[in-house]
Amino acid sequence: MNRSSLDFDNIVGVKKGPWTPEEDLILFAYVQEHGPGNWRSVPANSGLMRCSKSCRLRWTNYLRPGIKRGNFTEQEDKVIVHLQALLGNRWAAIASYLPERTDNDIKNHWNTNLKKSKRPREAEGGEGRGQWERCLQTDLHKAKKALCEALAMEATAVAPQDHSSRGSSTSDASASPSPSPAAEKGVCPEVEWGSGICQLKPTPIILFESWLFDDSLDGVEIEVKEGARVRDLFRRRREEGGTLLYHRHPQSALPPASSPADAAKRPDLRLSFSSSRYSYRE
DNA sequence: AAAAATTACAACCGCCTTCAT
DNA sequence: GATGAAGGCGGTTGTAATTTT
Repeated sequence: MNRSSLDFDNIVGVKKGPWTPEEDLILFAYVQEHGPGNWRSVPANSGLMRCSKSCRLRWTNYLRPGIKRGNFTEQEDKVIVHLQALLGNRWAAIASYLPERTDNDIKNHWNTNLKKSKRPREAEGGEGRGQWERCLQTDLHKAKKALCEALAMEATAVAPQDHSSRGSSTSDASASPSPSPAAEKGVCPEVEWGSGICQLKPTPIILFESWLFDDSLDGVEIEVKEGARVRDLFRRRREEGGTLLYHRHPQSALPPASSPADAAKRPDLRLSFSSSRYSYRE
């Protein structure tokens, strides 16, 4: 057992309860200088009378840059409800889909708002959920793919568009072998493919999430139009320590527009990937 | 206006996993 | 392989703020 940490937590003089602004300043300054991690050394070196766990929690749930506070959007709610049905109470995994929200926030939001609105079938923990959990335990990649498809289907249901039927389900996804890259391209119908470059239309973020799972995108370039949220997502993913890497190409790298109409359609951003994988807690 | 109920959020606790030795 | 340290995670609790009665 972690005897020493327990002892430290019980040392007289280790402060508990709400953090003061002064403590926040000390912790923030310390992490800015030394970076997050090695929390054991934080109380000793910063002068904070807090245990290491408390410091880490305060940083990850409150002080860390990029945390979005306030009301959850309807779309965030949908993502959470869907992922909770798929993954169960794996809040850290769910939080990886909402980089601006902490797992603690999501957990609190679920327990206070979303849990009660859960459909009875889901609340009972249906067979699908059990399949998912088995899937996650046995083959994470299959689970990712099935989850990706589920998210794409959810987004399609939210904003129906004229796409061909995908005809797959979460239940059979785990049983099917990995599809070819061409088949994978169908995962996100909002991406248009052609000669090594795909174009991303203005897309609900949930669809883009499904696209992120497409490992076949290594080395592929995408072009983003009106994708401020998409850009933010990528930036955040990178800042959060993920391994999703992209390179932004200058607009000058694009061939000249052939017409004003063509110019109007030019992407705001061109991205290429050295790896489409990002860290996913396993 | 006051009390009760509800909500939102921060923080703690204990268990589990990972990693170094 | 066993052990301990450290970090991470989910469950739970405490409390302030807000809403309802």
